Amino acid sequence: MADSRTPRSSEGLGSSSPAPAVTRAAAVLDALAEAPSGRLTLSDLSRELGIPKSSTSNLLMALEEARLITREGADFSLGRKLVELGAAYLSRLDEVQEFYKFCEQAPTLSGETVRIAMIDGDHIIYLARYEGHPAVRLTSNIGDKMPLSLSAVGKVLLAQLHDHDIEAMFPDDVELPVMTPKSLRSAAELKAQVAAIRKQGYALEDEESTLGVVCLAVPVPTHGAHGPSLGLSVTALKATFSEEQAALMVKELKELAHSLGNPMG
Amino acid sequence: MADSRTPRSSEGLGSSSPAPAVTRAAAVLDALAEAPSGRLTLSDLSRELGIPKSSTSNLLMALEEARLITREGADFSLGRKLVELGAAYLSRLDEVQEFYKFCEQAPTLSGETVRIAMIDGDHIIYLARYEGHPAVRLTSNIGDKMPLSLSAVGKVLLAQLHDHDIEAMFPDDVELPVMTPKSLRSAAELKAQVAAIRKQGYALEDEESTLGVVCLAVPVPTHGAHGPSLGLSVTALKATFSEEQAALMVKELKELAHSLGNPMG
DNA sequence: CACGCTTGTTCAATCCACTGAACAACCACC
DNA sequence: GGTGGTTGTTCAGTGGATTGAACAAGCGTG
Repeated sequence: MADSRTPRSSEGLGSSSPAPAVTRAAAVLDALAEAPSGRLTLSDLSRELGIPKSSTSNLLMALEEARLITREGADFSLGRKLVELGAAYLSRLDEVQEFYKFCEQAPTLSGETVRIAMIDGDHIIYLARYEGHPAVRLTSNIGDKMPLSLSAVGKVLLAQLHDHDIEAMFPDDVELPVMTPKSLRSAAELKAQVAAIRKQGYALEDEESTLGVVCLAVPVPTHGAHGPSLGLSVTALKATFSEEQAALMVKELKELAHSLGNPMG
Repeated sequence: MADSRTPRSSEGLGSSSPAPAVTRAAAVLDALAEAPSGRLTLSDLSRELGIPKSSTSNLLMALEEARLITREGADFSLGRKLVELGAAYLSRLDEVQEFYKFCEQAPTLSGETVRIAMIDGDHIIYLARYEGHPAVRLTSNIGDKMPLSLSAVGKVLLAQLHDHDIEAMFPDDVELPVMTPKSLRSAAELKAQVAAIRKQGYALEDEESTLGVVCLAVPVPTHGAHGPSLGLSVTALKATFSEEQAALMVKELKELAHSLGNPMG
């Protein structure tokens, strides 16, 4: 590691936050979350974020006192309080509770792997997972992120946005992340799919993120302000995937989406 | 609640953090997490935390920019990034991954509801849940907290601590939280149980948090520094709970605990 | 409608958190 | 042991974040 890791900031004062210490503290949390090992030393952080060591030390002490991070010898890592806070966020989403109930009772979905996700910047983030099918256990977990272009939920949520927003996120010469030979390569492909999704009302992901696995997704209608867009998806093995089954799943997903979108039931 | 909510701080400079803005930002997150509705306005926060409105405004703007909180009109609530960060924390715990694998293959446990928890101040916090028994779905979720004295895991983790630490947390005249008629009432009762747990190597919670539900728990041996103590528990309905079954469960829990405590396998 | 009481945002003066350099402790290598 | 590179901590000066008061906008109530 001669030239070490890429310092991400170096713009530093570009934003000029009204409370720089907080912004930097958040950057520390991000850095720890993205670090492969999950552990960084004071110097690592200072270097990577371009913050003087002395200031970094102060930040870390404050973060540790708040239990947002943990110190173990010279290494810092994320703290348990983050799990609490994340859980507090999720527990407030009534949609998640109803999601579980619905899945258990749905004729087809109750035997499948169903997930609910939310758009989060240029990614989606999984909020909950129902597993009626213990045979197929997903590697993805609650809180995991996926690029929009690589998941059925991502595409279906993208299709909900206005065209100019999509254009801003995916200019024609953008390079899309690729995970399998079937992953979408160009913005044009993506936009064509978006158009199709808008017509048919659901999205299909056909081995674009994992070979052998297909995914169907529908959007949850956002009745007014409330919050950011939610999406639902079913995951299945391509081998055991039929047209009729897909139709059933989409039908039930849409029912669930409708009941999530109209809270009274 | 005529006199409204209790302003929690008012000690203010007691701690004198090296980065007050960060400490206060953390307090904001805590307040939002504990607020019953999950939403507070700028003035609410300013009042409750004893921070001037103008400063609170700055904090909130910085927190919002970091997506640690979300603004909806005048209301602020926790942000999605917290789910990411919490998930990042959990994904680093190898124990959680192994926990799932083990549960699936264990003869008895694979059909039960098993959880792994961690001590967190004067509470426990649930890190993961395996549900082999869809009939009995727990209301508790990942990230939820429970008082030490009210859960089997809590008691078993308490038993791992030194006596003087226990004494500090539970002086003789302490008032324990009560959730059912069978909840422990006095520190003396709790300490008697701790002694018993140390002898037998596992803890039993007999309808102390929920009527009709029993819980068994064992500690995960912490091989040296690593991290805070972990505990495992099985939850069952009292109605369908037998001595022989309990013995089997404790045996498998101990196997799991052992394999978690000795990472190589 | 005017009133009282909220709310959140603006702005200049002050104070304190941030910084940089100097420090001590450590490790690896020769 | 000496030496060059680390590491994290300490501390006094200073520049910018914090703040209080003043502002504007909203909302019930009589």
